[in-house]
Parts: sequence; C-alpha cells; structure tokens
Amino acid sequence: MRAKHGLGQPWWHGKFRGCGYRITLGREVILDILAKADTHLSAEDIYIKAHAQYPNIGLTTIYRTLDILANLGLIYKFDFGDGRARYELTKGPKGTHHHHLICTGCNRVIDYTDFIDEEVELLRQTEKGLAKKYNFKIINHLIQFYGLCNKCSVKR
Amino acid sequence: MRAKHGLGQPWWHGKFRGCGYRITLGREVILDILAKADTHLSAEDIYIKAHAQYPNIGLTTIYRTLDILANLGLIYKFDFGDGRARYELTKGPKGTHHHHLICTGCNRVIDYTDFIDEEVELLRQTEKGLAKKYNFKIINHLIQFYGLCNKCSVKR
DNA sequence: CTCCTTATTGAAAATGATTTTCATTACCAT
DNA sequence: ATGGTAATGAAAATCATTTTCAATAAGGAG
Repeated sequence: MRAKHGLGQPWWHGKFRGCGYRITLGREVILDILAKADTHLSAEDIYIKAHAQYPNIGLTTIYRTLDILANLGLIYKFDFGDGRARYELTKGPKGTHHHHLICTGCNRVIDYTDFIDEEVELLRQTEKGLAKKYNFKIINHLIQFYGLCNKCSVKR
Repeated sequence: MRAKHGLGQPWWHGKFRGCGYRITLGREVILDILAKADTHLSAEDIYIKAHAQYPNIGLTTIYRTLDILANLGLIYKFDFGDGRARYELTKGPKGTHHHHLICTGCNRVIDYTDFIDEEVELLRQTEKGLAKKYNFKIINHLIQFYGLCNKCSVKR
C-alpha cells in the first residue's frame, strides 16, 4: 500500500485534500489498484481486488470514489459497449496518452499510442476551431476505433 | 408513413429483406421516426413518438429493432454519458458525416461537420496503420469532444 | 388467394449496473 | 483529545435494457 511517488505523500493527496475530500483507507486502496492496473477495470473488477486487500470495503464506496476521481479529472471513464463502465488513471504509470481499438467481436481492447502525435496535433487544431465557433470550453476528447481482431475476423 | 425515396420501396427494405428480416408496421414506424429526427433519440424518445402513431407498439420492439439496425450498420448507437443510449441513422436525411461536441454540464450535444474532412483523412491513415500493426479489420470510429458550453461555463 | 412455417410481437418478469437512503463510523482541523 | 462533518456499508431503490413465453402476422409455396 502507500504507493508513494518518490518521497512524501502519494501524488493525489494534494488535489484530493484541496477539494475538501478526506483521505481514507478505502480510497488509498482504490487508487493503488488503479495505479497498478495494466488493463481497463470495471467497478466490479476494482471491488474484487480491493476486497482482497480490505475486506470491509463495499461496492458502493468503489462507485462513489470513482465518481469523485472522474470529476476531479484523475481518471477517465470509458464505455466500450459491454454495458459496464471502465476506468483508467488519467496519467498512467507510464503517463502515456493513448486511444483505444475495440474488437466488437470479443470486446478486446487494445491501447495504442502510434500515430498519437499526429492525431493530437489535429485534435488541438480542431479543438481550437470548435471552441471558437461554438463558444465551447473543450476539456477532453475521446477517440475509439471499432472493428474485428484477427481471431474474430476469421471466425466470422 | 411509407417514407419513400423517390419511387419504389423505402431504401432500407432491400438490406432488411436480404438479411431475412421481415418488414413490419412497427419497424416502418421506427425507421420513419429515425429518418425524420433532427436530434439524437433514446429508445424511450423513439417509443413515445412511435406510440403516438401506432399505440400498440411495445418498448421491447423498439429495443429489438434498434439492435438489428445497429448490427446492420444502418444506425449508430452512442453513449453521451447520461446513462441511456442514443441512436442516429448512419446516413442522415442530409447524409452528412459528423462528430459530436458534448457539454458535460448540461449534456447538450452539438453535431459539427467542421474540420470533418481533415479528421476523416487523418483517421483513414491511422486506420490503415493500425489495421496493419494490430491485424485489425477496422469498421468504424468514434470521435467526441467533451467540455462546457458557454452557459455552463459561466454558471460554474 | 390460402396455408404453413417461422419471424415478430407485447406484456410481464428478470437482469444487472449504478444510486440512494440512513444510521454508524472515522477523518482531521482546532 | 474532540467535535463537526465527510465517508462508509448494507440494504433497498432505480432504471435502462433483456429475456421469457404464448399469441400473432409476414410472406413464400402451392
């Protein structure tokens, strides 16, 4: 536990406290799990893992904490089309911005970072244009590609 | 009703029949509503409208038909983050491909077509690269921008 | 046009993810 | 150390979407 960032307090304590939220064991466990995750976890996935470390935690707390984290912009909430939300730290362990490639056959999700630079550059320009034209303050974007992975492609 | 496409049968009858689906009154009503819609309708929105024209229709039929339509690629299914799916004809009345700008404050959704050409061109290239690298057959893409509209921006 | 197979339908019940309620517990500023 | 208040868990409530099942209706064959 206590996933520290070098020395001192975990990186998120500051932002958390600054917004009037308290640091609790449950929240530490949840953030720890998110930080270590290498895939996109659902609320229940997180619950299972958290429960192993801290059996008293309830699913309700998972949902509440994820909601706060998403509002603070510390995590992204995704819908990959399978009826349950998935969560991911905004700045992953590697801090790499990525987009998703989703197989509609088996629901596999591939993170890719290729071409990201060109995409991001175009997005930046698009954002600027849209912000001006529609008087919108753009905060975030979502890009996903849907298709069939090689296995599902053959299977069909 | 009977939204014809010039002369002859409605444009979707062919694809529908070709896949072994039957043409029913309920389905005609639903497609008619989608074709006339100028916003992104939820299943319930469609149900309300359909029910006005054809009171016997059930919500179940709406869901089932939307599912078929999405599988046939005749409609897109979107998640704008408010807990209910929204549907839109793949080829709208104007046939314009567009992306979405979503206000996280009030859930308003703006369709935009600006910069679409550049976006689509970049996506095409990205798709090609991804398809090769990950051995994926890419069928579709999703691009959404999230932010605050001017009203919500001020309100906060 | 009539018959027959089979897809489709509506109503009601089931499902399953997420929220809410509420009494209890535990941060943490003072 | 302690009081005010945010946070918690359990259980119940919501709510969109699915499933079940018996009844109905497309639409091809004859």
